[in-house]
Amino acid sequence: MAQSMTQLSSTHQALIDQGIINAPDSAKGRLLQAAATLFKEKGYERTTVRDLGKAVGIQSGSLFHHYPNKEAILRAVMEETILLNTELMKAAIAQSSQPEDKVLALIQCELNSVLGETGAAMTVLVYEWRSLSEENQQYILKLRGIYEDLWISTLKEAKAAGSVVIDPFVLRRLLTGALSWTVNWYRQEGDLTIDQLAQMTLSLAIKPT
Amino acid sequence: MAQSMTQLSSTHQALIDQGIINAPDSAKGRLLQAAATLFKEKGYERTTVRDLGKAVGIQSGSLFHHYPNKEAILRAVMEETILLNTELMKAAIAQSSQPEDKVLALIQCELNSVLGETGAAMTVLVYEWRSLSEENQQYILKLRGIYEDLWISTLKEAKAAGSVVIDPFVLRRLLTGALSWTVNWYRQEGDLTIDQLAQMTLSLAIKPT
DNA sequence: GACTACCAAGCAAGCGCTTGGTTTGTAAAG
DNA sequence: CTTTACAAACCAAGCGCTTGCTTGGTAGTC
Repeated sequence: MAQSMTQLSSTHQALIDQGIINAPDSAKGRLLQAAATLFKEKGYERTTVRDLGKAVGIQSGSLFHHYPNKEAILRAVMEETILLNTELMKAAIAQSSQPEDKVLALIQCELNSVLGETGAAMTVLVYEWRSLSEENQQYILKLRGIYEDLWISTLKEAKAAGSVVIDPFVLRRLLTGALSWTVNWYRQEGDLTIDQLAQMTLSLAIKPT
Repeated sequence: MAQSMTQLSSTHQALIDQGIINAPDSAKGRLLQAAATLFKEKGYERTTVRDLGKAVGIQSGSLFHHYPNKEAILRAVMEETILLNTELMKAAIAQSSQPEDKVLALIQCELNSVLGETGAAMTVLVYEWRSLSEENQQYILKLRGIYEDLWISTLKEAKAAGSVVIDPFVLRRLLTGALSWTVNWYRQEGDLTIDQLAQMTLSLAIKPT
């Protein structure tokens, strides 16, 4: 049960141990990782079950031993990434006390989610909405609500402290777009680091007190 | 040849008269409008040619009398909206002299594009990328380049004037995400007007001189 | 000997698109 | 004013292919 390849954060490992998300080196975990990558690159609809099977080295029919249908795979990708990133975000806020530091932590955390290892799954979460049934949309929306509440309450604190001037809900929505869109242009190889980008974004979001 | 339903802007009418884009009340124009709406709501892949046919009241096979294949319809939707909005943007900048006013004009213009009548097509332009062939991606990218140059040169002016502090390219990309994302949450019926939203966005993008 | 994980084969449905033929609009010819 | 000509716009039918998913069976593990 020990991890072999890459070191996972303690938050990530805890969720695996609780059986909430699949370990990345398990059969299901590898499937979800491959699915996230394919769904991001080609989109959910353009990705066939045969593509998915080939990516993990099994027949397409064998997928249905793990998940009842293709949509359940999409849902699992979204579910796991939102659960993980909600926990990561809680941990990030907890380390800061000043509202402005918390906002920076949120921005850094979301950028790392979108541009890092969970990036493919986060992109799928944001852009592959409509491919879920009404039921599953509702379910994922509920999970996202917890995540968004962390943002909103932190931005409200920052507004109370005077460093945010516009409505926190509008600010959050503008930031959601700005940050999730980075996946379409940001390149790790370039000169701009994720931390620099986070700082620049922070400079737009708040005014120094 | 006169317009009947809604009054078009002179910029829009000019492009129609030049034969660059189709009139909204022509057969092709109505098809493209319906296609934009369906592509936005269901995504390109989930929209079938039978859906498209039904939306304009013809048989699915008859679509191929107007366009050689389904992808050509997607391309036409994107092409027309980027051409139109590039012209609208040129007109918007021309009316301002101060860099800050120009930036506001750009933000207003893009918000109106995304949230107004051409909103469906603009959303498709932004989110349905991957469904185009390499060739067509290249073609649309070229048209987008002209549009983006208007933004970049204006933001550079604003930076030279001291009202923009971060790199114009990064700022534009953050704004691209923030503004295009509005389609996922902004509602005309609410209390927030588009102009108010534009002002709020401007307050993030520039610092008052 | 039950259980998990898989394969090989294929089915029913839906897809984009083609085909051959019919209607409709337009405009010159009688 | 009618007739003829012709192209553009459309229909009805369906073809070939891909899709998500099912089925019946097999290899390895506890």
